[in-house]
Amino acid sequence: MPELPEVEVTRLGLLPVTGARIASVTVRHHGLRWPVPADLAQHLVGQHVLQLTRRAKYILAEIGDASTTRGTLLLHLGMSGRLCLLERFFPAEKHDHVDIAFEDGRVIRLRDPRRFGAVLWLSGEASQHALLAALGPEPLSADFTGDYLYQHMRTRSAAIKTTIMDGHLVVGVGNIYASESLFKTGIHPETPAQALTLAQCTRLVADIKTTLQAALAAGGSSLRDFFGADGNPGYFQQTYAVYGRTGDPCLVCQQLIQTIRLGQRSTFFCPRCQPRARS
DNA sequence: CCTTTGTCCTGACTGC
DNA sequence: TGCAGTCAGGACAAAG
Repeated sequence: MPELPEVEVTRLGLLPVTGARIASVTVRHHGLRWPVPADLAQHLVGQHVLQLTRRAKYILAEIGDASTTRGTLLLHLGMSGRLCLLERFFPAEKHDHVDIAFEDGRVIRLRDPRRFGAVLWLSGEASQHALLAALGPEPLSADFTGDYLYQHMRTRSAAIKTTIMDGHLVVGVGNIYASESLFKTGIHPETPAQALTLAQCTRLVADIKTTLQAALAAGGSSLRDFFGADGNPGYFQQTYAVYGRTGDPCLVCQQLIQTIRLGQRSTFFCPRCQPRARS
């Protein structure tokens, strides 16, 4: 389940292909979240990877030659996707849907059993594409502040947990880190967003940043393990304070962790550390 | 049958 | 009244 830190570490793992020239593209299964463009190879073959960036959970590869940008390859891992950087070609296995092979023999391979990932070609300015244009600020950027969150919470009656997962407000806070951040701040996940004080918003923003940054640091430091010798990324060996710990004692107060469903998503919290706001 | 993921879409509702 | 913002729920795909 790649969240923002895993996506960013995946991007770091792919960075060595920057500048490399694409020799061939193989699409074994076009049926991802959206159809993989039939003419993908025409756009990519013979071109270079100019730059690898990330916006929200999208990995963006700027494609072109020395003088011109031709467009952007957009990659999303969905819920089960992995991008491997193989040093040489290996036979594809069951859920290996897309290969991008380079002239030096390396291969970027997308494996995605549940096929909810995406491979798209964006011509023109990538940031103007419909998928990217309406996104909120990056959670780790200076634009994401307590003031910003507070201002946008004032009109919202929905639960704070579903609200901070809204990509139009702030990107990259998925189900796991939403629960983890709210635990850290000590806010009950069902608290109406508009009930948060400025002080609470300021602390929540700080806790979202430190939670994501800690995961990023853990993943970055284990990049070699995350991207194994075969170029195969594993999952972070992350331990969470509340996520997935239903019925286990809270690490702070020993109270048993509870689960509720919020917006059709499992939500974990400590009833003592995250008391329901009294009205 | 249940669950899991992030994102989009629809239709209904709210408040300025 | 009109409209943008908001919200709840469903859809998607596949597998354990």
